[in-house]
Amino acid sequence: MNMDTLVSLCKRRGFVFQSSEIYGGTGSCWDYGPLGVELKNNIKRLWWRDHVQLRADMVGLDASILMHSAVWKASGHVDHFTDPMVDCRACQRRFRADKLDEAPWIHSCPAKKDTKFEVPGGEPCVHCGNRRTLCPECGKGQLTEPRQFNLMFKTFMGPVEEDAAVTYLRPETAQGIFVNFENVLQSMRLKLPFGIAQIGKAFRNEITPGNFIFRVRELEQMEIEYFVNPLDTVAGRPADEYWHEQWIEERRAWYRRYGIAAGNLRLREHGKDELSHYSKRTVDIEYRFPMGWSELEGIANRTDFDLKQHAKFSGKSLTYFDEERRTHVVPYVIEPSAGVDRSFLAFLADAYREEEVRGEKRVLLRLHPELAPVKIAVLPLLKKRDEIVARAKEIRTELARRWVTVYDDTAAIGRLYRRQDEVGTPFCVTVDVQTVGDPEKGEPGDDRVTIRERDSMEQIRVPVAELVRIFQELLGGQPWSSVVQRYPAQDRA
RNA sequence: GCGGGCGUAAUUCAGGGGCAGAAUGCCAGCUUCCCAAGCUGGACGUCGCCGGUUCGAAUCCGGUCGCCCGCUCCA
Repeated sequence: MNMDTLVSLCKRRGFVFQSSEIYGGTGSCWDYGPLGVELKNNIKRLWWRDHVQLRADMVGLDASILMHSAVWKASGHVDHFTDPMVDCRACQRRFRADKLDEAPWIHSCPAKKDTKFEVPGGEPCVHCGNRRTLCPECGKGQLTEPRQFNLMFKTFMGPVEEDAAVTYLRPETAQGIFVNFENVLQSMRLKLPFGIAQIGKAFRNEITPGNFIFRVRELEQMEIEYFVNPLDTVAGRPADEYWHEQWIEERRAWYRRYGIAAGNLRLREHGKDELSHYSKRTVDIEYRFPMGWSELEGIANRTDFDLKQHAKFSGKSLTYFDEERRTHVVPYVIEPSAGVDRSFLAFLADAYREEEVRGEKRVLLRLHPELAPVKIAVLPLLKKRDEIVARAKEIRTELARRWVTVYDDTAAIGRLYRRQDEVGTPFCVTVDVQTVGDPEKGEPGDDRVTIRERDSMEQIRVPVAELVRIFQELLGGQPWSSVVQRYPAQDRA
């Protein structure tokens, strides 16, 4: 399976379209179609339910994307990647242009017939005005023109650009949590340890976007900032280190719970030289994507860096009063930071299967039922029989009150099943002549329908009146095998 | 950003200065009592975009946008 296959399926079946496609497409932006938005919403809903609603130590937040520009100074983002950079075409090293000629350098001057002489540090050549053009490291590569490097999207708050305050589209949702730490702490009367969760868009001017929705410039994050008391010890370990481990396991288990194969997940410890400026320890959860192992989620121990920075820049006290020790502490924070789009890609890639059935290829998405965009498809076995069509539409309406349910009668039953397989619909309900009865033969209907399961293609025959209860089981976590034995099998041919 | 490859129907692709093609899919009808069945009919294209060469460009040239691969980068 390769990425092109997934991209093609996503477009053909309404999961993901390239942004602004009719204008030739916009690099690194993608739109989620009718089925894509369902899958994406399901990912976010399950994350929120499992990590916020089901836990007593978690609360949620939805901060605005635009924030005071000082936030990004405090966070350290403004000081990174805002400099003019040049690259060496030969050895590919990258330098800050304004730092390049601080030291003296050898110059071959075009204004002096290419004679070579040393230019003192800090100045361009007095004859031609050029700055250093050869790589200071390898000594032979030509340098590119300086380019402004800013990975944050700069924007203007206010209608008149010159008067407006400059700020940035947030490059991570985390800062919205840190600046609201005090608000949440006070309004919710929380005790350490506790976490604040947020799902939202973030924007990064990535140098190299690509690999479909893996690296994009507009992305959606699911982030938790889990605050712990650095003075506490849990199970013989400092609280931050204990909770870091807890969250690594919790998050890995979450991906497993919704169907990602264990062999396609691994943990990767960041090396000391690779740690971010705020991090004491970072562990990535990596997934085996079509293009190789890559980061799905990063779980960092951000220590007290962010709260301290915001306290310093805002002048506000961002501390927690430790009643027991009668002292103020700055909490440490554990940050599980997941990408919605990357999760989407991982769940999709992991679910994709091509099987051979009766000599024909069957494409299916073995999505977990809770992730599947469509839960149930109601299909008439024959569409020329009005009673069958009418009954099927009634059943769809009833089931649609609780689950995403579709009706389709535009092909023969085999094709209808395959269509649903390809978008990952876990269950099909088929209405046949027996269901509604045959007036010509004087046969009454039994008001029973077939339920067909996606992965096994097994079928059972069940009373219509029991459909809701059965799907409550099947879509509420009960395995097919526990339901199938209570009902008679339906022959397939 | 550099190097290479590629943009033709919804999808996968063929065509390579002279009528725009195939398969699959899609739509309608017939048929069919459960796994891409069959038959008949149908719709679908500014050949990515802009410009140039030419009597004539999907085809050649230049630019541009997008995608893929490699390198590089990646809070």
